[in-house]
Amino acid sequence: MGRLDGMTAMAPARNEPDLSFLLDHTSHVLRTQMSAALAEVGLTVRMHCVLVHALEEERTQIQLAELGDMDKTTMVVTVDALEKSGLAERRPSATDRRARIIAVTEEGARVAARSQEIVDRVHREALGALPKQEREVLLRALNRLAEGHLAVPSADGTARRARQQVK
Amino acid sequence: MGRLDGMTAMAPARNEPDLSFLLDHTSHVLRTQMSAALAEVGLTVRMHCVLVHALEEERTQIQLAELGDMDKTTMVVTVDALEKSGLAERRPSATDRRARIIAVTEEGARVAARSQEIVDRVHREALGALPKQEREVLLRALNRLAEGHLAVPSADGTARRARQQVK
DNA sequence: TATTGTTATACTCTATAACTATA
DNA sequence: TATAGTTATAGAGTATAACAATA
Repeated sequence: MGRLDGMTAMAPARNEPDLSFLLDHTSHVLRTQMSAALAEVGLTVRMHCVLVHALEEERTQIQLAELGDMDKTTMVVTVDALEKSGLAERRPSATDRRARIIAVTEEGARVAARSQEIVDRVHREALGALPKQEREVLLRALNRLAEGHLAVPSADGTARRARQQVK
Repeated sequence: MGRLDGMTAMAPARNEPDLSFLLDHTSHVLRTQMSAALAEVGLTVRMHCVLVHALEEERTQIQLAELGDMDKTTMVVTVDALEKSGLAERRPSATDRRARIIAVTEEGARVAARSQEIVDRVHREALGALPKQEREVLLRALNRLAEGHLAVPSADGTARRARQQVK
């Protein structure tokens, strides 16, 4: 699952708070824990995300892709995996014959209930390592950042070069 | 610079604190801001990381790779870039003729001073969006997590399959 | 025999392009 | 003309393997 790559110690040996390292490290490690925990029920993070959103209401692949911040081509692969596992099915939309509704199977609903418990448990275990008051302030502060100064990604430095024509 | 991919709303619509989303989102956005800011002085995050560590004392590529949590092959590419920009040079180690010391040039030291200011500024701007007390608790809590429950990555679910023989 | 640094390359991931079928 | 979903594939990133020089 890769490395942190350079974010380790952006502010080394100077006793400056290294927010980059802290956020990258904790999110990276939490993600490995989440992936490992969800693997126990045969899900990836993406599959869990799609299952849960598809259970809420009738949604098309594009709608699910937007909710999970995935590309529509990534969604194809994810739905393929869910279908192969028998957890969801593609059904034609009643109102738009181009679109497919992702219908969660009974088995899919059972797995989703378990996977949601797993997600909550992993989060609880992480937060449980903190004093209650510290935990609440942490969540409030992260929410404030996520909604404010760290709401939207900066213009993409890694912008792709103009793509070569395929044919 | 990619997406968050499924981490968006691990705990949707349930008013559960979604630590995965918060950490992934904030670290992702901060990273885009950092990359964009460092691009102003022609550096990547990795180049900055290597420069700063190489300035502290005489270090070989392998030592710098470990400090920055990079693969040694990634370090080759990073040092190539630093050399091409005239910011660092490979020098033979006096004690081990296999190893190369990464020596920062004068220009490299100037750039590193500026890039460190940029890193600190980006961090200050992010943290500045928070009330002072909240900021301090956030850093304390993240440190506690990074040193405790979220210290080391979980066994890698994405383990590579056995590699095919090359020749 | 082990390690440093290098090159070459295989693997994974993601996104772009192009296509089909609808709208 | 535009959009939903699909397929194919380009491109970037990263890690593995093999190698030369040296320990």
